[in-house]
Amino acid sequence: MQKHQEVIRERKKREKDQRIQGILAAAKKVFFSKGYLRTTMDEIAFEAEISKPTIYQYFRTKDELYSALMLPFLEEFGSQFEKIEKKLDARRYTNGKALVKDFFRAFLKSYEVSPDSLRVANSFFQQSDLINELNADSRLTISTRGKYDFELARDLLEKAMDQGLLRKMSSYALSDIIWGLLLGITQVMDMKATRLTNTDKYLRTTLAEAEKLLASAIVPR
Amino acid sequence: MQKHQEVIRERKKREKDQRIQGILAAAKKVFFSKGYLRTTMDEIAFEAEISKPTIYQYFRTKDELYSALMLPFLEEFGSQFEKIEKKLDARRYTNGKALVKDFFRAFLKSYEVSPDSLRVANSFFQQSDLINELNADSRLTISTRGKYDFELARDLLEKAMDQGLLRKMSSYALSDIIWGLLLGITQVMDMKATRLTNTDKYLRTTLAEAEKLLASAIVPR
DNA sequence: TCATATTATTTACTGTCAGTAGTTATTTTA
DNA sequence: TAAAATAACTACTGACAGTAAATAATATGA
Repeated sequence: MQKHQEVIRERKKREKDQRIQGILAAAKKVFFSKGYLRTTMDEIAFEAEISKPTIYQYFRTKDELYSALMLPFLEEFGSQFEKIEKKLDARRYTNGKALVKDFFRAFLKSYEVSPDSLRVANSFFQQSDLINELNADSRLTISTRGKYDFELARDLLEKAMDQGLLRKMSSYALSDIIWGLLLGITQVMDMKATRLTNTDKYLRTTLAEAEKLLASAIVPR
Repeated sequence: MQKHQEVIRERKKREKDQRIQGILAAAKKVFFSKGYLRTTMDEIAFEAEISKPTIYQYFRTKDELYSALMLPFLEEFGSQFEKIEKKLDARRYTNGKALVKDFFRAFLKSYEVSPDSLRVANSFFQQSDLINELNADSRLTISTRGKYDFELARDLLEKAMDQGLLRKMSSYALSDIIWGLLLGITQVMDMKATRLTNTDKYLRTTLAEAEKLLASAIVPR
């Protein structure tokens, strides 16, 4: 029976996905509470209620597991950008300020969807070792996805310049500046987080200020 | 004989310093060529031509040794800022653009003094794994120094606003934005570093562009 | 429905490395 | 020149990432 096998294969896939999700959830919990270095694979296994080698069936290394956690953020980010691009293609922006606003909003929204993913991403970039220690595959996944977001953003900016919404300049440089600004600010906030009580609100107002500054610099008068 | 002992004590201190410098030099070489995770204390010891326990006589942990490497960067940064502050106090800035330029130059110069130190600093500024694993003493040293630089920068901006060199706005927000921008951009560059050949030059031009943008946004017309 | 094949999971291990205990060598003191 | 103090070393321990080999669970097919 052809169909029966297929059904079983699908159920197996579902179960496999569930296992993976379970591992990811456990990993997230432990990594996020203890940090990368202090987290042991044994503890993640304990939290996921499975044995350690089972984790290794699904993730080749500790780093690969760690890096898998930041994919949701990158994906959310990409889909936000795709929306902006559509709006841009439909010529629905009448001025650059609105575009800049959407850009920042996209970032903030992705941050809201999974704030810890961003933090994971941050510590990832900061511990520049980690990315280098990844095996080729997962580095490719991460960097492919990251690259896609990166290029989408740059593409967006270029289009906006063509439409006269933004001042003409190197889209590469501008894109790097904006990314740097966004990532950097969240990091500075994180670093203050121990001292500060209402980080989230402060992040928001600082980002709003940054948005204003950026708009005043890149929107033609 | 009082004086004789003193001379000997001084020579001992010198020798101790030399040993420490030797360890630091070896550590720098290995850490920066292999990254934190891939570096072993045995290898540092080998490079420093001593045994491993000797390192532990001077540095309590691997992290403490690692963190000691970033102090020069923080200090260089601070001293650059102090120069700017003196210039500001002497009313030697005629416009905000020159101040912004000096600000960026200070950053770039510190980066040049020890580019890898900045990367180290990045991971420490934030409450990363590493800083939590430090013993209390060295954590205090690092974070005190970092905080000092931070506050000096904010102070600088405030003074500049008072002198009408910069537009009036929250010096806290602006300081966070600028730090975020600088740290973020270097990180974005790091991320690209694997793909890019001439990172250093690209960092420079991107920072120059960021400087222009920032100046046009915060210098009153 | 039972033997066989396949896949998932586990127990029990290995190798590496940060950090240390206890010993030996070197220098200072008196 | 013997005793005290300091500095460095050899040889270890414990923790942990990752794995080999065994076992359990599930699917297949007569």
